[in-house]
Amino acid sequence: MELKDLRIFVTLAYEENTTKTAEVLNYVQSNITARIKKLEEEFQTPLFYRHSKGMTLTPKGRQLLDYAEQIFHLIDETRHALMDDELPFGHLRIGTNETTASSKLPQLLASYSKKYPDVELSLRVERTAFLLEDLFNYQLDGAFMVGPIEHPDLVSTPVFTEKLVLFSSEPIQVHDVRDKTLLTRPNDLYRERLESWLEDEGSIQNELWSLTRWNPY
Amino acid sequence: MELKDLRIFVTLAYEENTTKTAEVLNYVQSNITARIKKLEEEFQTPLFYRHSKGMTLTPKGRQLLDYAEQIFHLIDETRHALMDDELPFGHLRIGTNETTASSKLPQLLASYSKKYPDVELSLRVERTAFLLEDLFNYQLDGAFMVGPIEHPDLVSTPVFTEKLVLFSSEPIQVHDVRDKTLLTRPNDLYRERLESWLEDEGSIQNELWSLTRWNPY
DNA sequence: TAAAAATACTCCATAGGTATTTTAT
DNA sequence: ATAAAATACCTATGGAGTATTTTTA
Repeated sequence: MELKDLRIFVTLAYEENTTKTAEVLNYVQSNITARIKKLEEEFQTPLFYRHSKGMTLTPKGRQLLDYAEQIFHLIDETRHALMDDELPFGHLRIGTNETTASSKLPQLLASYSKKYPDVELSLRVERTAFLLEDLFNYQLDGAFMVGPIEHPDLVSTPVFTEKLVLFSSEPIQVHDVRDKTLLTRPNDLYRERLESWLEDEGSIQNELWSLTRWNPY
Repeated sequence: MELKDLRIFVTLAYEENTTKTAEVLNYVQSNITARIKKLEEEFQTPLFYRHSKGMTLTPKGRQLLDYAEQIFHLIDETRHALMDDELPFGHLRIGTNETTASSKLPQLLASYSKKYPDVELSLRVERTAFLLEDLFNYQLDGAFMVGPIEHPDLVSTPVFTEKLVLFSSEPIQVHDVRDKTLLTRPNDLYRERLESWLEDEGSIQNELWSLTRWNPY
């Protein structure tokens, strides 16, 4: 069964006349007969009564019509969903660092959800390296992470700017920090920031970027 | 969009690899590419990300997959409904005479409904001539009427046998009835019965028959 | 250099068309 | 005599195949 056949079936069900159906669908009468016969063969049941005035649905035909209408309704919905992109909907998979997740993100996601209620948001909280991996594996549609991150396959946009602050248990000078042992996770972005800060010997701004896969089309 | 294309789309969505998909569906790799490209053209949106390991759904592709699964589910249901005829279901349009409607039919329909709860019964109460007309016009699937009725397009089965009784306001003899004026509707079946009864000068049995359109397949 | 998709072609199955016959009113 | 469906046969579109190239890890 193909959709073309079903379309012919539905039209014939209403027209009850192969010649008229052929006209309506820009086919030729014999093709209508052939397509319907093929359907009847496939379902192994007559779908129409043949009489001198045309063709009328059998009970099985009425059942098929019922389903066919549902199928075409679904297909219309599909077309509509994919082509008329008004309000976004569906599943959006967002990633974020733990630090970001707990600060400004909740309000942002809440207002997004309110604006686009048909988007089902899912949030994955992970360290940056894993978020990037998921982006490249198409497991995430986008992520909030500490930037800037440059990559030809990713598009990034600044979202927040945060101030990084260094706390200490006792009064300390910048040049003292240089000699302390610093324990961080490997490739920790904040450590990098701290190190470049120490180099500059000044305060720097820590920007939060939003990364989303770059769509080549 | 044809169902064949959708089938290819769904398989590729899971396999994420055109070569594997071609194997699974007994196609050739280039055909998978071509069919997907045609779908993407039709929906005017990319459905897959192309990368060195294969192909992965875009967000739009995920939406389409969602709909496609629904569509195939409906189609499975359609096939099942039309081909595996276990319990009957759907709409059954029954006709009947007024006299029959009020007597034995209610119990019969009630027990039928109980046995086949998925059949939606509709009952049309009309005189025999109209019931026959509706049967011939495919407006009824069957009718209970006073028989026997012989017609090459109809199949009839005896269901009930009733006793016809003649009431009179005063004592009367059979041969007296012959001379009375008898008022009935035109072609009234009970009048015919009475007349043939008068001919036989005996009591006759009035049989109720069930007529249903004869299915030539 | 592998393993994938894309491209450029060729082929063929079958949807669709032409012409005619059959059927029932 | 008309109006419908069915049949036999033909045509051609586009789906599917073959062989090759391109791309990226």
